[in-house]
Amino acid sequence: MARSSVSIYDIARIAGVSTATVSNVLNGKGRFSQATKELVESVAAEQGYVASYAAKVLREDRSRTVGILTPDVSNEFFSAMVLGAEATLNDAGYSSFICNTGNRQDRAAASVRSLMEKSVDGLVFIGGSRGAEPAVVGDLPCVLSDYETQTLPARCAVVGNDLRGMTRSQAAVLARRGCEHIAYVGVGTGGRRWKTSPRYLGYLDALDVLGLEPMAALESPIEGASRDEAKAAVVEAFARNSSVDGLVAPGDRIALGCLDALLELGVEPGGDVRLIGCDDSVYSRIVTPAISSVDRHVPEIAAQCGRAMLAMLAGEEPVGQVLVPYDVVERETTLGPSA
Amino acid sequence: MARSSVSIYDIARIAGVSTATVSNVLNGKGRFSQATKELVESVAAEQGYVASYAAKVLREDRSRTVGILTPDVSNEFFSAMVLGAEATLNDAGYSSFICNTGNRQDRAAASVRSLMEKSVDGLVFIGGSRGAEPAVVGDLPCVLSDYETQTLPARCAVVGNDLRGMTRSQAAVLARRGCEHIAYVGVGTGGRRWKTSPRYLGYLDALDVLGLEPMAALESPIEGASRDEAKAAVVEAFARNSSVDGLVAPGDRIALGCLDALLELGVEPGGDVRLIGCDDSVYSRIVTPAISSVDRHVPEIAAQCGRAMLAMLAGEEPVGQVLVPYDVVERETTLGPSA
DNA sequence: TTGAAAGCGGTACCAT
DNA sequence: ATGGTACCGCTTTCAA
Repeated sequence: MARSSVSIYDIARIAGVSTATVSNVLNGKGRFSQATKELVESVAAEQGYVASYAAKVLREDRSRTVGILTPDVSNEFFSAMVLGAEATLNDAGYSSFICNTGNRQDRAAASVRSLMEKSVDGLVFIGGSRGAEPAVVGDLPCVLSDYETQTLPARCAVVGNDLRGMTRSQAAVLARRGCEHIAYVGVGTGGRRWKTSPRYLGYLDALDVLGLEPMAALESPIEGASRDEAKAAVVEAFARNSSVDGLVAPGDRIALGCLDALLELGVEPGGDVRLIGCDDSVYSRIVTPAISSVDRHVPEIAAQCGRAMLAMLAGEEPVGQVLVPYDVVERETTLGPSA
Repeated sequence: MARSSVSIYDIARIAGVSTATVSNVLNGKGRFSQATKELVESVAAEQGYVASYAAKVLREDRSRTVGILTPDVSNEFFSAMVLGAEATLNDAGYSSFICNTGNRQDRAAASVRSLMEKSVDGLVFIGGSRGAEPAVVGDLPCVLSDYETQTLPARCAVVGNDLRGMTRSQAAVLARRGCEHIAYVGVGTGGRRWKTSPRYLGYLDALDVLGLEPMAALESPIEGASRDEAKAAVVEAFARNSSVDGLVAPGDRIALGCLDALLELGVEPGGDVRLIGCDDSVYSRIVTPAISSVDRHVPEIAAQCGRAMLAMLAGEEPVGQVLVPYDVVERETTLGPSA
């Protein structure tokens, strides 16, 4: 069912040579005459021969395949990451298995197991869900990006932005534009632990430096549809305390929700209340008013993920940590509507 | 490197049973005592045993894996499709290999080949690129969605919307709102052949029924960044002929480009010129003015793709063609800014 | 330059 | 209930 039934034996038999020779010719290894080469190649083509990867993997104990785990490729940030990492890997002859974990530990664990069964040569973890992977991956090369863990896998590279620095920059921008009551919209970042997250700490850093008082951070316990949550959280927060004049959002979907809230509340984004998101997605550019954001250089992060993996795959030592620069992009929600 | 080195032989030896028994226990097949079961399971767990998929596939000649080919998962329409199809497949115990072809024939062909090497049990083609696959896939079950081909694979289901009907509906909506000079923005749909595409034909259908004259369709030879292309095409078209008062776009990115163009030209979207896109992506909802669009019921298409594949995988006859309904969603660009 | 054969890690048939 | 073993398709020594 799965595979056309013609095997290397068939080719060998029809061509009147041994399987060793067929293998050599088709892989360009070893020595063989030009005549043999042509013969074998023509027979193989004629028969529509497709080599069995399974047999190859079984024999070679390496699959030239890596697993990429991500919460959800329908999220534009993750899909761009996956696409970029995959491209880099592909160029080097590696395929990738993409797994959507839905940000759930059980699915992530199942995926890791399934990937290991498939003899993947490495694992790339992109985004969100943290779990007990290190225990199970053994010495499989791993790349982590935007991934929180307590214990790193044995052979592991970490690539991404300086998250703490990013929120620091976001808050700083708001302050520069005159905000004095800046809140962090801690929605959808993973529940209970977000108050110790690098991003939140960066926010605190900035306020500390600026001599401003941190606002009771806006927060919602639910993960998932972050846009609506964020909206609800902001609306509710303003009902409690309307002195807020700056919002730091850790992602553009959340920022979108903030914008929804501001519009609904009738306050002027970029005027009464300034707002800055993160990821610089298309969304932030096309809404009105356009949302200031942080360009994380996603293509570069993705490529670096791929490269870090390839380096380990080639037997090199893990590169350790790779920091990719980011840029603040100001638009109407910090510059004001006139911009 | 790839796999932890503990094999079924190790488990058998340590547990003091045969490999056959280990296999039976771990797969819940055959007969064995409770004691044996517990023994084997504990040894396996203890040793961190992970079965080799490669060996399994080689032996069973089926991989419980399907290949999903798509132009580009960073496109929100495709990523939603992929995600949905994958989910349905996953629930039934199938993994999927996702391949981004970049809409290029050579990459698609290479991907198909690579997938077949990997003994995938089926192939799902989502979107755009048409090629000579049917010749090479043999009797592998295939699902095609939004995929143009002349010749269908042997075992094949086609699932998606009635494309011709969709553009017909789009044009009809514009006409109902009073448009009399409706143009089809044929950008990025694949170059030379789009004038025979179902979508374009649907547009012609509608104009015919309505007794309107088809406009020289706007067109751009380049594929790719459809938004900017569309903008350029529309701007240029208006320079030539400013009587156009309705635009049918085959996708939201293109619609976005149309909107850009209208705004740049200083004509009022929804007033002077009405516009309707397709796919009902987030974009169409969050821009100002909001773009009317066609909700294609993507989650349902995706699920049907998965189900059609599963049915064939289970040995059933291909379901043939599955048509998924769609809805027109009117927003400001057809209803007018007051809406 | 070519070939014979072992072995990768499972599964399943056939004995016992 | 359990074990022995052939076999899946390929790569890779080692010999010829």
